Amino acid sequence: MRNVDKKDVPAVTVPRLALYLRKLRELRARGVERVSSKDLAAMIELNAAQIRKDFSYFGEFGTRGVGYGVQRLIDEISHCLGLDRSWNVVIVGAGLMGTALARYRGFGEQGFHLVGMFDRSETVIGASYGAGRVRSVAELEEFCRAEKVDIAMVTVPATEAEATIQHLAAIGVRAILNFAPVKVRTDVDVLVRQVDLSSELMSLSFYLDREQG
Amino acid sequence: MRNVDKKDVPAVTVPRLALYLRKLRELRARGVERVSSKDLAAMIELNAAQIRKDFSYFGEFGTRGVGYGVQRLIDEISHCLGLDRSWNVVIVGAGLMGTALARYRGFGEQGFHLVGMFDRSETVIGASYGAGRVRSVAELEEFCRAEKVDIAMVTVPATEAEATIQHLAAIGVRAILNFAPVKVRTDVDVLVRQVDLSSELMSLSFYLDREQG
DNA sequence: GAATGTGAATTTATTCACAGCA
DNA sequence: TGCTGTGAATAAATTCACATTC
Repeated sequence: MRNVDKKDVPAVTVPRLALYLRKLRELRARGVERVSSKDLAAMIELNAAQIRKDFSYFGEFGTRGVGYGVQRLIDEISHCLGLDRSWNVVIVGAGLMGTALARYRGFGEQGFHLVGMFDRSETVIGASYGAGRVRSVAELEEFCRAEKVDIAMVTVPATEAEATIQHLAAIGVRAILNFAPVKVRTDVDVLVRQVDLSSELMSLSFYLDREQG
Repeated sequence: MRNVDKKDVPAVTVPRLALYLRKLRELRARGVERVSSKDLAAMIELNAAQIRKDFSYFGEFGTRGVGYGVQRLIDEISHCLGLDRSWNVVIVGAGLMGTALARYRGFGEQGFHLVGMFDRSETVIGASYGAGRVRSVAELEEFCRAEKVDIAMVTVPATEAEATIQHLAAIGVRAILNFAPVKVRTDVDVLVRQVDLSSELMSLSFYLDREQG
């Protein structure tokens, strides 16, 4: 193990780890106990050396001549991704997208716990979203400190996204998943990842247009 | 203009074009008529040469010593992305995510027209989603041919995603935006882009974990 | 003088190919 | 023998730096 600190892990490796993890869990569910980089590579249409190299940034997880233990690999990758703890998540913006996310069960299973939901509008504050009630954004600061919120999913309208993210950053929320189609600059150091559906559609449009001439 | 056919445009350039387009529309809305690659680069925190090189795969859109006309650039990039036409889109899966997407106005403005929405479940078929009614997936094939559907957004449960995407591909839908957390292999040649929220959260987790040690 | 467009240089990512070990 | 782990080779993407044009 040379590279145990994550300093020089290529940016492209990180989302791939999530991909490997998903496929490995699928294999485990099917009762598979052992897998080679070659097999895994075939399943997700990738180069086998790529997979081995990605692992090599973190340690040696396999056995030469044999392959990888599925459960072992799941544990190792989970650890690499910081998933052997749970993270507290809030949703800011209780519109359609926000409530859709709130009701999705999948995140909790991965260790992302939805602890609160916030909105600016009086008409939705107090409404139930399954396991809780929508709170006023005025309560955000106190709530985030008290509940040790790690991640915010921002599903407010585009016009409010910048101010919302600045606010969250100032409050001390260190990571944001932003669904508004705006790239936000922040003075404070905060991780922002963008979920940009228009941009995805445009990429499809580009390749469709190329195909059709 | 050397590279008018899109054959050798780097994959990473395409989503950046969408990003430029958004910022340029924002500038236009503010009444800005001219912009330099340096200014644009500062706004989106990118290298200016990167922007110029991205454009250079398609042609020469600027004026030396002067810069770029905002409207001209919007038109050129729209053309590059295949956005000077409209695309017909369906949503398959009328759950929370599907209906949230259906009600979002933003796509229509970009030339992506929602023409239909489908589900397997009898309990939601016939329900209204704003501009139409949910149809049975049994009608998919006929509908897609009649309405010349270009793109499907797939928001069915993970367990049904693979079969749904195979079906859409067989029917002749050439591009899919998949919200289910499964990477799908298809025999037929179809463009699939993945919107993977768990994976995004895991990436945030990775970097958060690194910060906190 | 100012900013584009682009070869060349650099950096980053992927793939090859093989030594090392079960 | 079979598959990992990894330096070396290759490919891709980014950035530099400057000739070119307004």
